[in-house]
Amino acid sequence: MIQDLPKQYDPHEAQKRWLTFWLERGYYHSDVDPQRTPFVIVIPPPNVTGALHLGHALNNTLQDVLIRWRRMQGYNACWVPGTDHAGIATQAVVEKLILQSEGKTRHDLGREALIRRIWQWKDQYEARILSQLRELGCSCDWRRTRFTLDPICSRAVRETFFRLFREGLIYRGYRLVNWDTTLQTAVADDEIFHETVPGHFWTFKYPIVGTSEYIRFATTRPETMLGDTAVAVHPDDPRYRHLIGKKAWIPLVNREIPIIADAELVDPTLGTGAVKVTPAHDFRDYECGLRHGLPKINILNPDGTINENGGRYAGLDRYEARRRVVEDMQQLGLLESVEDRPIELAHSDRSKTPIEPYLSEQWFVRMAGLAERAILAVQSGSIRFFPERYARTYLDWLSEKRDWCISRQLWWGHRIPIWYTRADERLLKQLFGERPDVVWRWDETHQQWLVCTLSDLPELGDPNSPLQAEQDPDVLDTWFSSALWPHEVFGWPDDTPDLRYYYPTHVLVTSRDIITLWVARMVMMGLYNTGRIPFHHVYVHPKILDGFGETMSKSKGNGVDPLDIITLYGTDALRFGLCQLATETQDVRMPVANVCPHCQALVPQKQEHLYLRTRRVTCPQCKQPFRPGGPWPTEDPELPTARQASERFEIGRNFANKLWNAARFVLLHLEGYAPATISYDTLPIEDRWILSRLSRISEQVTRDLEAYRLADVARTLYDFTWSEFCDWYVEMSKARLREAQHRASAQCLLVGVLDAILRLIHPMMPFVTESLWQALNQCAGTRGLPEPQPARDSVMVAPWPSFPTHWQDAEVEKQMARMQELVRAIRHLRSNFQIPEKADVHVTVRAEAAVAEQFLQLRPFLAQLAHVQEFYCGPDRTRPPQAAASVHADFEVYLHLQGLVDIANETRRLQKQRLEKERQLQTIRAKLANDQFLRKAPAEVVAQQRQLEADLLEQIRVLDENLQQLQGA
RNA sequence: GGGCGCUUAGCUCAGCUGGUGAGAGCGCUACGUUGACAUCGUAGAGGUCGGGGGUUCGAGUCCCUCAGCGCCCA
Repeated sequence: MIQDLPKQYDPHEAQKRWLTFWLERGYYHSDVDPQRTPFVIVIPPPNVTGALHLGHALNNTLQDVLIRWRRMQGYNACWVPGTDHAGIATQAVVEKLILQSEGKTRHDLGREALIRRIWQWKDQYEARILSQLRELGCSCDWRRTRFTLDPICSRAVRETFFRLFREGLIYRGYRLVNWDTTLQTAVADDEIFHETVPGHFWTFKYPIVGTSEYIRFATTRPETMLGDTAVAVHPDDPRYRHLIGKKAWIPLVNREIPIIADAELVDPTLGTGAVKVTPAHDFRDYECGLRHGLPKINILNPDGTINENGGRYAGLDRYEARRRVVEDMQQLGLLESVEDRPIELAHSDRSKTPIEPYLSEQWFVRMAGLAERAILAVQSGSIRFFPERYARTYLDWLSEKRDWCISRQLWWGHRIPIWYTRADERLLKQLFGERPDVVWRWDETHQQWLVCTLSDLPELGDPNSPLQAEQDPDVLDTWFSSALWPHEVFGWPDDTPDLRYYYPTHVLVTSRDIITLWVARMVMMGLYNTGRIPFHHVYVHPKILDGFGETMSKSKGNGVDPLDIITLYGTDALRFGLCQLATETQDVRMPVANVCPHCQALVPQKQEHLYLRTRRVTCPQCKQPFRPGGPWPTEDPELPTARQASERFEIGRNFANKLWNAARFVLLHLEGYAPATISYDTLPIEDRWILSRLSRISEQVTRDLEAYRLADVARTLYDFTWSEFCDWYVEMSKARLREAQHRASAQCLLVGVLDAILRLIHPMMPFVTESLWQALNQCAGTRGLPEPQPARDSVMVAPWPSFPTHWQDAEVEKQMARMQELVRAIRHLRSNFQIPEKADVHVTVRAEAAVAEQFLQLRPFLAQLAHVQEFYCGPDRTRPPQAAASVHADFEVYLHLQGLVDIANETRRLQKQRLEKERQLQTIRAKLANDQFLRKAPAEVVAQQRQLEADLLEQIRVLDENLQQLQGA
């Protein structure tokens, strides 16, 4: 029976229907099956901080394309989904929410209560994220869904920490960190941003001990003078050379500090040429302090007030202390000048307040050995990056081997499994002596034992125990647990069947900003824990920027919600559009538009709309006002807020619709369809052409998928479907479908090629292809090329197409190209003489016998494609009396004009053509006149040019002939 | 400061190992709606491939340099 498809593809109906269908059939699920080869991806777990944005949509679409493709290839495809607890980000979001809505801090709530609230948040957003992934069509194995704080993950984290600690790879030490005084935690480098704020630049001087001299220096943070432990000058600076080794005196804290020579820290051409050194509160000074063995004096409390090291300034807020220090120095006559100056200040991304470099005690992982193995894995080629150049980012970072700070002063996360006790070691031995799951180490600095265990032991938590142990309050860096992701999701540390079968995974798909943070750490920890790499390939895809080249972010208001795109254009359109963006370049611009809530018009977003700077925009189409999209805290009672979108997704929507209608055409012409094996040798040229193209592009697409060139895949499939299958093959089939003797084979070919197209496009556009697959199943359940087969229940599990390579026939493609050239020439002439589309025309073509023979076979198609009624073609044909001409390499075409010809117009046209041929001839002759070219260029290139010259000469001769005849007319 | 990358049509981007005329989508112009599709068709306009220099018989493609932009690391 014939399917009655609507004229337009309705993405939303398809999405609802097939999501359920696929899930019910269990196609997403994978079980261990030694008979089959697995293909495995673990998702880069999205943060539970918030909902997914367009960048996630890109990342996950690409993964799904790969997974669906490999599944169709017959691999046992397994994509493990999950989410990440994102310690600091999530805690910060929830803390902020609680502060705003209830006016309470985390200290008011307490650890237990805060964590409970964060779990609630996590539940909500995890559900949201997973449902977004489902909406995107991601064929994840949902039964394997993990969360990085799950018991299974916690156990892996605990085991890893325990092993590292036992082997001495984890230690505790001091380090300068980015301190957020508001949240009272260290924040990572990537969690800070720099902003220029108005500040001051003070010049002070310190007296030199035992002389009447002073040394002048400048600073933007005078309060740090309280922690100065040296003044540095350049060793070659004649102004100060005599002072090196002498002492300067800090009156504020009555301390003498050395004057040192440091060529790295000091640039003698800047300022006074002398620099105060505060190792505990400045990153560059810290390095300098290490070089010179300077003491590090911490002057801050965690909340940003001055501590006891600040003497009489103790207890003051750092800004108040700054004011007082300046005042006091001025009183002492040691302030020389103040100027206003804009200052680049680091801010915490979490609290938006200025961060302070702060010396604090942290836990570290020793990188040397771990990094070395991870470097080798890439250098040896066991792990490959796509594109290759990103390997360098990875290697450069790892080769620094900087120890990894893993502690975070937070409550949300994996608690550091270390207990402190001052009990006698005999007690530890007595309690745990024989146990393999407990280790302890002496902490010289604090004169205590550090006890690490594999599980929480009652002795450690019991306040009445003689151990009097106390657990470290901090939690682990989120990346510490993410680093275990590829093996922990399969049950490590147990040697599970899953782990043995699915690990190592095949490819990790991510964006470049995460290569050092995460990819490198996964490799290190994967190797450390399992002895094996976590994945073979790392596919690095671009980042999506807005139309102004800025990173999309919620706070800016230029982030597009994938669900908005899905609502507006459909999921397939979103996915196809995203695949198109996945080129090898670094960034992709995506101009954002506001969708007018009144008339749905797309109104381009402007820079002044960002950061909530514009409250009201008038739609240029319907003239009604609305509020542009952005992170507005509340609804506006008067103005509706626009959703955001980008017209770049129209192409995917249109493509889905084109495919839909091509299929609709095929389905409407299946009356009497009977599957049959094609016999290639007897097929007409148009069939051999489409099969040649199909074989070629299938191969191409497969190769590009293997090389992670997804934008190329999208383009190849788009062009083939639209410009070859629809524009030519389907059009040509119309004539054949009307003729009884050709109809059956035309049907088989149409169905067969469509079937292949659906399978090839399915990984990118799963919904529309499934809809059409099912429709095809109803009226052509047995189909395929070259041998019809019963179709599978779903395109998702249909085999990936691959066709005989002998179908690829350059000669056939060339003939077809010539035929297309003829059709275009006729259309061009028609359009030029403004002949109505449906008016029939007569055409004469002169071409050599073989070409003429081919053209004559195609006569029925000329009627279809160019409304040609009478077609005269042969080697001896001549220009008809009244005609428009077009001259080509292999043929001349004449459109009969029966008295309609405008001699002046036609002369102009032909002269223009002649001029163009003449121009081409000139460039070719210039080459052929150059004997360097004749001597050095390859023979076939020279021959090609000679042939071209001859062709052009002939074409010009024909044009001249035509022009002469026009003169005579 | 070190590294990676980008600059091609009004916009967003392709152009792999250098070989005739430079490509796509959107936008623009003209024409066209009973038989797959106006989310469409046909035809067309539009580019000194960021500037300069070099290598080569030949450069959008390779090298150097300058300018602008983005990102990563310090």
